[in-house]
Amino acid sequence: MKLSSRAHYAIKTVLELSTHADEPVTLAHLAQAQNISISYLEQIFALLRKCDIVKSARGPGGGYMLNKPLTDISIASIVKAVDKATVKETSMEPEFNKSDSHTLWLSLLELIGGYLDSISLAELHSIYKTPEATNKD
Amino acid sequence: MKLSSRAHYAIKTVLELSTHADEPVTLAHLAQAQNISISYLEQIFALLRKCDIVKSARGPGGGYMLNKPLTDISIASIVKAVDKATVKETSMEPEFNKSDSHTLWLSLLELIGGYLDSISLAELHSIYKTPEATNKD
DNA sequence: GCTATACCCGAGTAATTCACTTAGAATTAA
DNA sequence: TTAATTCTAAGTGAATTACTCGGGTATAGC
Repeated sequence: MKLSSRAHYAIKTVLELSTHADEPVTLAHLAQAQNISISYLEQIFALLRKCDIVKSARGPGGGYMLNKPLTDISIASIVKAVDKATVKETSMEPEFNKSDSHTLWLSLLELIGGYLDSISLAELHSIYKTPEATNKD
Repeated sequence: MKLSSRAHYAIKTVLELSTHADEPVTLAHLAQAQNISISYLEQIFALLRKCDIVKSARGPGGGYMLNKPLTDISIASIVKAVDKATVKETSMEPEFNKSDSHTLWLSLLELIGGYLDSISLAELHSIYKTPEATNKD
């Protein structure tokens, strides 16, 4: 129950993209900002593009842009996009012979997935901008 | 963003324990019910015991029992208990020096962790018993 | 006390996943 | 054509996962 490094960078770079309106931002720029390699970011953005979260423009002057408003991008969609890379859809449920345990598992995953789906990046962004509001209760 | 096999078995066996009132249930019994090895379950229960989720009785006639009512056991507490085994507390945030990204991450983890903390096993159990109620929206 | 029944514990291992890197091909503005 | 950029596939070392193995320790009943 933890978030991958890929998901981390994905969320942060998409957030960064959102501050650049409609002009393409290069991977070189994003990579420098996050202090990671371009090649690694390339992998991540390939996945984000496949899921229509970002769009790209090739050649000089090109780069990446958001493909939809921040409010339409859920955390779940980003996490799923980048996790899809290595994890199979059905996860690795260990020898499940069905019925009740299957139902149990679906319920739990739906609860969590549904919750993450309800948080848009825009919301996360606002929380992140006002850390005072970050208390529980 | 996925649940480990350990967490899976932990949740299922604790749920099973709850159906046995206050009499100790042996690992042999639980292992057979879940169709996994005793040794593996031993590992899991050692962790659950450390976190006071279950308690044990040694010797013949012994076994494991819940250490508190189901309603007092959150999903998060179980997942944390068994994940603690290999994962460090602070996770593996990759070279984080900035203040803002740290805040961002804390916010997100608190959101998710807080949500999981709010779901008790008893609730999960009832959902699992009535799959009709398991729709989103 | 012996013995069987249970929990307890630490080490080991094969397979998988993670976090990256390397190498190069395809596209396009100038 | 050249340089800037996205794209793609494959490789790698370290860590993690999902287990097993081989013992030890407490305790009930004889």
